[in-house]
Amino acid sequence: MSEVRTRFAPSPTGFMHIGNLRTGLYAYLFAKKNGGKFILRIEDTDQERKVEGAVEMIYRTLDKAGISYDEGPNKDGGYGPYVQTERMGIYKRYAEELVRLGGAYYCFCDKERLASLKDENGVATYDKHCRNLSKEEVEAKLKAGVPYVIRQKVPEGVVSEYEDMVFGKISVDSADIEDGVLLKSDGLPTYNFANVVDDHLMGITHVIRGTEYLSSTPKYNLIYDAFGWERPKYMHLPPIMKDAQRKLSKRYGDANFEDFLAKGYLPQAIVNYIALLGWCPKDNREKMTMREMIEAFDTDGISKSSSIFDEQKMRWLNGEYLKAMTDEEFFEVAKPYIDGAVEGMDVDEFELAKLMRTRVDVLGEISEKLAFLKEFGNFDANMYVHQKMKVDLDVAKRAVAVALEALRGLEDWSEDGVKECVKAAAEQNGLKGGQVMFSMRVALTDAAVTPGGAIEMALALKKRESIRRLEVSLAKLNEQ
RNA sequence: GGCCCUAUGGUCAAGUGGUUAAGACAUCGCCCUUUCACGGCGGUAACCCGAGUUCGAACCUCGGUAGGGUCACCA
Repeated sequence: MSEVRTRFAPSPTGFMHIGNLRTGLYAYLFAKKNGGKFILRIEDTDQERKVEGAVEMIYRTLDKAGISYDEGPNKDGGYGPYVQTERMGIYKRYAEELVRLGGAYYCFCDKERLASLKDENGVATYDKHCRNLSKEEVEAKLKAGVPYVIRQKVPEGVVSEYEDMVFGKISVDSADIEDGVLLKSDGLPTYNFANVVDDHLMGITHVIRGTEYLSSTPKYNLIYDAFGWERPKYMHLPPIMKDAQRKLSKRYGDANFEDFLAKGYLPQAIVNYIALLGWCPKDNREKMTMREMIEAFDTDGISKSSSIFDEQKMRWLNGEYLKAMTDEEFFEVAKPYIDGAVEGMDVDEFELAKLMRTRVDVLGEISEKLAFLKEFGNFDANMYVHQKMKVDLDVAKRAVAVALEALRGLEDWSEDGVKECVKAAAEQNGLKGGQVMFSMRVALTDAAVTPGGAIEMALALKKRESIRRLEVSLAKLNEQ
């Protein structure tokens, strides 16, 4: 058994949406699971659709996603070049070779003739007009410089079949397979021919790609056969959908990796989520590291039907990653977002990070969750009235006064320090701890809902600002 | 239209002839609690339809239906 070699062959025509990324991920997981090599090949033959910077984006995405390739454009493994435009010379040679082997033929039909072949559905099927041209006729036309293409000579009366690793047996009658163009009149290969040649030359053992190739694979297998090459194994992957009818689309920038990063998703959470879209490990685990995914990856856990991308579930998973972090780890990734939210304020950012960790699913939510910090000043007496907390205006006045009084002289502005201080003061004044805590929290923030309670708010705001706010709120309360 | 493929709750999914048809997200309720979250407990909710095979079918077969893919000198 030779070494497993898989490849990911994206074209640099825009964003990388998670469907593309997932295809690459599975090819990577499969290769690593089997101790093989994962190869990156850039398919940039479509110069028309080429997008500036897209190649760099592919490298960046793979890197952030934690998918590292063993061979690729800047990592030669002896099978290069790995950029298709740098391989242009070879395809014509192979096409001509295939003509010699009887698996292809020259075709001189012009566009007009081809267009006339359309049926009532507007679908044109080539009528094999040039398939049986004599050697002399071909020579003559070639010599006369008549433009030509090279077409695949699909054998007649056979059934081409193969065993797909996820879909099982796929078979197509050769009568349903057209003699497709392999080499265009400009001498360049069609995408699929280039693919076959490249995959063979690069020693790809397992071709992993989307289902759009499921039914045309028998046709390409016929090319391998005609060359006398060994056919690779195939793993076709069902599409990821935007909704029940539509696939995720690159053109509309759907669900693209970098957008999610910008929203504050962790790359490993995105990768983890997309691995689960269409694949389920034997033990049904959901949160997994790359290493665990490699370990658990197996072909029969891959589903045959398409799945709809659900950002809500990805958010949840991302939240799980966030919650699993230590406060220090979280602070590191959250810092930029917190900085933006508290600009110009003297607050304890680490304390705020601690509060945010269990309260956001994606980092981008931080600024809205922290917006209340700057909104102090919207005093509303109604916020102090809370039946369940047994707090009304009178209780609130006393509670805030008691808290303020006690906190003024407090040296130890720590969680324990503030807590003990407030609790003791409450007790001494015949108030329940909850009554003081609740009133104090509102007095500190002027907000009905805050991420965290009185103690957390006091720590985040630090002593000076806390005292100031309590004074302001108490004064307003006493005006009521 | 021809050919290929698919079909379990709203979503992701387990399930491979005998199950009270898992689990997760979402949703709803309760508990915990200094508001909010976190956490804990519980609820609602599914085998596309019709025939067959079988003692027995979500699972096997056939036929419908619905959806997707593909039929380019695009990639």
